[in-house]
Amino acid sequence: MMVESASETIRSTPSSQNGVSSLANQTDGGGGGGGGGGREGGASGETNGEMSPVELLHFQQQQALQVARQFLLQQATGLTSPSSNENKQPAVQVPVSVAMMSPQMITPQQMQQILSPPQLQALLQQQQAIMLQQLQEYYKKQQEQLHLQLLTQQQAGKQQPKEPLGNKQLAFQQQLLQMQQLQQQHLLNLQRQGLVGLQPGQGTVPLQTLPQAVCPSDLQQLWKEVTATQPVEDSIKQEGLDLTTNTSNSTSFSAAKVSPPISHHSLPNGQSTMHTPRRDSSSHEEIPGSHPLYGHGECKWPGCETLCEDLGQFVKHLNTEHALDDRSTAQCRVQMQVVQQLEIQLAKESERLQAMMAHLHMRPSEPKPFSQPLNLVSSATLSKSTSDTFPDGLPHPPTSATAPITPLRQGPSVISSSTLHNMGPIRRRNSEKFCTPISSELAQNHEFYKNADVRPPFTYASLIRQAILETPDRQLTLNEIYNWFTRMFAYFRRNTATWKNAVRHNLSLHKCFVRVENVKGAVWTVDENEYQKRRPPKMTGSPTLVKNMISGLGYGALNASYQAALAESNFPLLNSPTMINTSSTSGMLHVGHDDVSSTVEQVNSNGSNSPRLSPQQYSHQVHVKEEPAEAEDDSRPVSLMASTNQNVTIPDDRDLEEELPVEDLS
DNA sequence: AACTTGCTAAACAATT
DNA sequence: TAATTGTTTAGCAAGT
Repeated sequence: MMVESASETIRSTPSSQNGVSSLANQTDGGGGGGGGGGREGGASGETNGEMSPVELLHFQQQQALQVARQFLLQQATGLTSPSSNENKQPAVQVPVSVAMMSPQMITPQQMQQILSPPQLQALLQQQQAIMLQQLQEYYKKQQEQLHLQLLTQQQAGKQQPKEPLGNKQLAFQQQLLQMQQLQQQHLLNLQRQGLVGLQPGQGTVPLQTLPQAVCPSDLQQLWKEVTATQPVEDSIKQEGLDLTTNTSNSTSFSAAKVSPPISHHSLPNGQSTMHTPRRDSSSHEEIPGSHPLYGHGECKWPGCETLCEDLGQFVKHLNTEHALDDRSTAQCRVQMQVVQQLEIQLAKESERLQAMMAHLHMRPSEPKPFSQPLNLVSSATLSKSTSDTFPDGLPHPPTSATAPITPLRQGPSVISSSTLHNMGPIRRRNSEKFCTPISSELAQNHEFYKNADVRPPFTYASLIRQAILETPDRQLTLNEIYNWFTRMFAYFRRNTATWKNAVRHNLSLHKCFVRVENVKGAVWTVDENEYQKRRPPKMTGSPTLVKNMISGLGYGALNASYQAALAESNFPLLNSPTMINTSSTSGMLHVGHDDVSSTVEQVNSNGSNSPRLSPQQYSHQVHVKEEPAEAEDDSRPVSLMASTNQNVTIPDDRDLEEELPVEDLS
């Protein structure tokens, strides 16, 4: 100890650099390496959307015609049109004779003569709404079909070798994705045309009046046409890849429309480009000299980070490197998924929050339809399941200064609890402390961590353990652990030297990781006892503990009995395997009973039936290093969690009940 | 203030 | 020989 030579402080060596490349080799496999530039088809992509002015005109005429037909039909059937809410002029009394004519007989010219431009306009909108509705239905059906197919494939393929099945699934999923994209694109287009406010259900025209059967090819055509009607500059500028921003409008999360702007712009690298909440419906290029994918002098395309001196250079870069090709499209899809995931997550969490608050008779600070990151919870003590998954939580980079998206005027500054785990060396202990079952957290946010460059709020030790426990035989080689990290977390696809070192360090350092010589080298296993042992550092009386926990979670305002009630009320939930997402609460519980070390044995005895999340205990891996296996007889009763892991088992609430001052509730 | 925990960096040995 | 794997020491930050 105290070796002076070591006093030489750490300087940030560029060591991390070399690691990156090596990792890239491992993960990327090099398969896609060369393919990227293949067709470099920026131009070809645009030709798709191109439409000569003549065609455009023609299309518009057709549309107007259709609309007018519709209108006539309505007139004939006595329906009123809501969208043209004020037909001051009794809306051109259409001669009944005309109305009765078979619509097909009316030429566009006639139609234009019959109807005034405003009427045409209104009708057009109405018609579009109808189209939208139909399209949605069609898409929905298609999606269902695909899902069905996928499902049957999965079922059928259960016994089959993985490969072919995987391919098929992939194909289906691709199909599905394409479908979704198409849908989103279309929705967006319609919205751009001023239909934003028009909800599908609003079309008054009975569907029956429209040709019911819309075949896919028609749709394709329709879609093309509709696309063509949008401002040309728009369609070109967007390079047909505007998927990222409209994800929020996707039907899979239709509720998102209600939600406050989540501002997806900053998603890619998290460099917080979110200045102020902005509207998605408007075009990106609000600021002439900026681009949502460009900031801080670098390209914000996911995984790119290419430095560009100015916007011009960036645009050039964008057009060359991120043109419309397979790769970009794939990345886009990934990004879409990230966004979707986040939105879904947000919705879930918000809902849960509301329910919780309702249950606790706490009034939400504001009756907001969708919460912003709730601020009940001071960022410091927040158990991450709420904080982390509350993305504002988009990978916010260190620049914590950038305000969280929402102004949120009341309450403690949210100051982006999310930024917490995002910044450099964060102390993740908080989250660790609450022992969020990492497995549940991961299960919940798997996609998120996988795609978003966010540092996972877990310690290396817990991650390593998770990696090991996830495998069937509960053992991994070092390299496999590496691979797990990179596979599961986008964050660990960078700075490999650093975190790999940390992984090795942790493996060596913690007694809970046991190295076992195997036929094909050494593998690492987890000694669950040891792992659990190291957790409860020195907790004191449980009641106070729980109290602290609760207050730490931001419920400090609650009085003791309330707290007890809260704690208790969690148990039933926790026992339900479906409550995966109660990470924070279960965390509380876990710690709570961690310190109740007296009743351990019971837990031990039946701990084997831990819920799905908890890989069973591994007592048999007891090839302890050279460590004297004193663990057993240690005065400390092998920590309650001994055999299960943190996931709750019935005895727990018994324990807690004993310890908690639960007197006055009920 | 002392202690603990976790992260990062780094040196070094052993193994592949 | 180089790369990987494993061990150890050290300093720092944050939490207890």
